[in-house]
Amino acid sequence: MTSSSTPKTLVQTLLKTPQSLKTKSQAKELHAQFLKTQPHSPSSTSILISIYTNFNLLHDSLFLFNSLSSPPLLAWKSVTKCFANSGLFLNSVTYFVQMRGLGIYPDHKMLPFVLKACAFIKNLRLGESIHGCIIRLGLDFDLFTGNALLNMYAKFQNLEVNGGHKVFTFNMLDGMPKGNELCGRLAQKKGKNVFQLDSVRKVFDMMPKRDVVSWNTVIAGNAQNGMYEEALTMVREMGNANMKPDSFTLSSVLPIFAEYVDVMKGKEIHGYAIRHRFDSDWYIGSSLIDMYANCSRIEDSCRVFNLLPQRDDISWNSIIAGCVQNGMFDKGLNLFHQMLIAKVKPRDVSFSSIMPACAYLTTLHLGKQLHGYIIRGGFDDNVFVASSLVDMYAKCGNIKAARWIFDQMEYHDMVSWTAIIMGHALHGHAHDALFLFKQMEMDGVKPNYVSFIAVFTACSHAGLTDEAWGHFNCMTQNHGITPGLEHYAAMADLLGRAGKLEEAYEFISSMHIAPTGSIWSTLLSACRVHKNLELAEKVAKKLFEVDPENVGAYVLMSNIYAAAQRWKDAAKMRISLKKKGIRKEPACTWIEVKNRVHTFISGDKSHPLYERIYKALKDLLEQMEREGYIPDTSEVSHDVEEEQKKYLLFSHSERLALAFGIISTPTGTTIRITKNIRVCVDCHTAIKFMSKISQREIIVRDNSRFHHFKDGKCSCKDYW
DNA sequence: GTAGGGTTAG
Repeated sequence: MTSSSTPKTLVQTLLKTPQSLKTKSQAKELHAQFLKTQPHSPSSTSILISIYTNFNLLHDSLFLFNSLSSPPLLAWKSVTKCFANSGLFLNSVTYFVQMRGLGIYPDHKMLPFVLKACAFIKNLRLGESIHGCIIRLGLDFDLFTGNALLNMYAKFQNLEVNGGHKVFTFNMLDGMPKGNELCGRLAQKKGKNVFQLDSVRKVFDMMPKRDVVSWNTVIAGNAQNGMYEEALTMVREMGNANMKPDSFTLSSVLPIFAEYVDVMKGKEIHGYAIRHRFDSDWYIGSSLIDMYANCSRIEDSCRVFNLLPQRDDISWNSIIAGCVQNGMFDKGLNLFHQMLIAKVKPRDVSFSSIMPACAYLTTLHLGKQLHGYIIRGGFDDNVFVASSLVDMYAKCGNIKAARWIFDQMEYHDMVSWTAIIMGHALHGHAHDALFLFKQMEMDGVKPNYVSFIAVFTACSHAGLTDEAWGHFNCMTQNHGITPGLEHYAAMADLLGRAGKLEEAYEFISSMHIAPTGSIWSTLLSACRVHKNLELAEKVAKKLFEVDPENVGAYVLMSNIYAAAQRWKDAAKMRISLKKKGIRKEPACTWIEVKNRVHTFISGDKSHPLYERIYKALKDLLEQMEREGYIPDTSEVSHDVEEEQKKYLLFSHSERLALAFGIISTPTGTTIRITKNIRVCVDCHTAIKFMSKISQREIIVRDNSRFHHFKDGKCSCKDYW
């Protein structure tokens, strides 16, 4: 304020042109001068309030507001807006309701943010009564107010459809709200979403003028509600109305093609975005990454990510989630690390996206590190994060930690229930799993497709065929879930393990969808365990019909023939495998020691400590034999001398990993190892002996479950 | 006044 005029006239000038104030300190200086020079009229005080609220200075504006005995509209409008801009939506609508209670009418500039606040606090009834007020005041023809109404009804529509019971009501006619009443009772009318949809449409149709925001709002509302065709139709109509899709439109459309897994259409949108220079837009960038990732085109996601001129936390999270969902766990972890280096702070979403990588790779040390981060950041009460932690601990062999986290959770959704049920199932705790399933139903949480896979897995590892049938029928009849491949596979596995091979064969043959190679191979491996060569040949025939390239099947058949001493047939299988030029992924086992992963394959001599490992194994073998261990060479699929067979067993990858674990960790430490295929019968016996001799708890994760070995016994009770 | 990413299985 360096003008030559007197402070008093200067203050008066500034109050008339508040937009000339550029900084917060200028606003405060004006306030100081005002106090010295002006009489405190409500209208000039209101102007000062509005100046403060333009800078979002909530406390200063409230201080002035409270000094007024009967604040005029401008004062109400300013603080209401300031509350909304500060995210305090409940305060915002409370002030609005108070103002209305005093008989003061809002203007067209006030209504949009009150409606927005109303959408945020999910108060449908209040929104409707404000709509009534808008109509009475004749403000429904205002473009901005109309757009805000569209947005509000679209948001309510989402709530009704997705949650079913999340919309809060408050009836203004009931009088003034007390305390939290504005966010109070639940509306549970069925079919309300249709009504909301009508409301969006009605407002839209009634609008005398619509701009691109109006179109985008309705399109986004439809898209977020799963009404994809309606959204796409509106995009076309928008063109007919001479309205050009902008970056907002595209970011509603891209997730639709991601959901449809329609990469061609997605690419068309990408092209449009490039031509209109939207491709460097952050929102479009992450939608594109997500779309390509959903269409299994993760390389294209990476390309988009790399070309982004700038990246925000969401672009990082999108690419990380994309990698993890496409099985690129190392790349996902690497990107997570790069994100930290780029000083982008991870958020709840970052953790729930990256955690499955730790779960899959069994990297408990990483999972624990992330868990520490989660606790320090206060993300542990997020249901997504907590569920991913439950899953990670269970998959890394620590079911106790998984259960502890689950029990600590304030509320459980279907996914968290399913994660803990699956956790117990994989650890062979069938009864815990089934009990939890019952509890989940009693809690009123409806099981979905995946929950039933978890239930069948639980039954499978405990041989509970009757329970499984019960749940299978309940799933189809009471829950209306059509059995999918995973359910059939789990049931076939269950029947096969239980030795009900013929029943399994009938079951697979009567499936209402065509059985895949992997379902037949489930039964084939059961035939191997139960040594049923005749059925195995029948199953193999079916299998090769649908999946002639199935590597596992050739190996399985070869092993089945070998076990029956039919070496020629076994060799034939190996030869066909070679002819086809397909190679089986080698069996391997890995173990984490001192935050490093060590991988072993059968007969592996590449480890720097291999001499000590072999010596330890030899010592162990001697003690095992003294305790009564007899090697079971019946499953060695090579036609070699008995001594050679014993050596092959002796150097199986899980034993090497185990011996390495024993020599490189302190006495008494629990050893956790992970195997990419099922642990063999002889190794299972051997590990039981090893757990007793070394006095260690040994937890083995193979490709289908966990085995907890302790004192010479295994948690699977030899049923797996 | 309009917009984006996540957890269970495979």
